[in-house]
Amino acid sequence: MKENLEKLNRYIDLKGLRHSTSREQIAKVFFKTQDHITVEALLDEVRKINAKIGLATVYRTLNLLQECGLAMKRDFDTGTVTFEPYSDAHHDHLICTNCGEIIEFFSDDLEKLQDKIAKKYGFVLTDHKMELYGHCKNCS
Amino acid sequence: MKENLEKLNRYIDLKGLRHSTSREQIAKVFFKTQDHITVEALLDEVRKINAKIGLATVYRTLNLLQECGLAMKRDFDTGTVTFEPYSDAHHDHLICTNCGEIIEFFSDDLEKLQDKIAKKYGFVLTDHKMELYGHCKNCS
DNA sequence: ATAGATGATGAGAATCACTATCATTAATAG
DNA sequence: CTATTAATGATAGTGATTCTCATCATCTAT
Ligand SMILES: [Mn+2]
Ligand SMILES: [Mn+2]
Ligand SMILES: [Zn+2]
Ligand SMILES: [Zn+2]
Repeated sequence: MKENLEKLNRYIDLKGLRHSTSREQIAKVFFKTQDHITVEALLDEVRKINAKIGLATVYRTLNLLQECGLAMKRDFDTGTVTFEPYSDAHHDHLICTNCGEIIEFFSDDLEKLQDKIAKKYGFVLTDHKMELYGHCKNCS
Repeated sequence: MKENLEKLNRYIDLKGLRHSTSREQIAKVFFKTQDHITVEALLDEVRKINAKIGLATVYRTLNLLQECGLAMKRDFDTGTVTFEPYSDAHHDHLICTNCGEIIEFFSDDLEKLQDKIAKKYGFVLTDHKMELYGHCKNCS
């Protein structure tokens, strides 16, 4: 959270951007959020702090945060995309197509296997997306 | 190709739908396409056969094809979604973020590992999405 | 601290992909 | 062949995101 803000500010300096209050308010609220949040939901949260903030600025800030690796866009085929704070701790997702539950996981074996596959085809990996869809314990 | 059309016709009968020419023309062109095609590109192709076909019908047909497992929607973060014919032979993708090349692959190890992960969290899998982003042989 | 330059903002228009509507056309059952 | 009604194509509508632009706020250099 504190580190996230610092990283953002470093990026802002690096790019010669300005330190605006709206942007910082949005970023702070976003970093505090727990799981995957929609843009509308984030706007609602932010407006509890500052009612004047506009939707466009939320989008602009999320795009900036993505650029510097502090936000990750997620599209789980639920009809609405979400964002989550991202601090270089990669993880993948299990998604219940019945109740919508989302479980985050990390598998070292999976990461290794990916590298192996990439190598086979001469690829150098920069990122990946792994989404497992099915029914959770409750729903099956 | 022939099997695909037959499967589609069986599905149409099953659902009590009608056998329309537009739909069949669209499906035929789609099944003939090689790689991942955009909706606009598919419409262009289809109109070479039948200039009167509308965009909505292409969407309707693609949705129907998805329903019966004959088409798969793909969103590789390139800005435009694509579709590909799909005949129960699952595969995943390597995507070059530089030149856009897409390599399809299938890994038995990967499928097994997914089941293992799912089991760990009590999930029963129905589907999954694995996209590896990076730079291809040429671009790196 | 002040003033000037310009980046950032918020409101709303514009765009893009996709879906809904609806009058017309065409497939099917009798 | 006719009646029924699903399917079509044109287009309006929708939702998400970006763009435009006048105004505001931040930063830099006095
Ligand atoms: Mn997550
Ligand atoms: Mn493919
Ligand atoms: Zn569930
Ligand atoms: Zn490449």
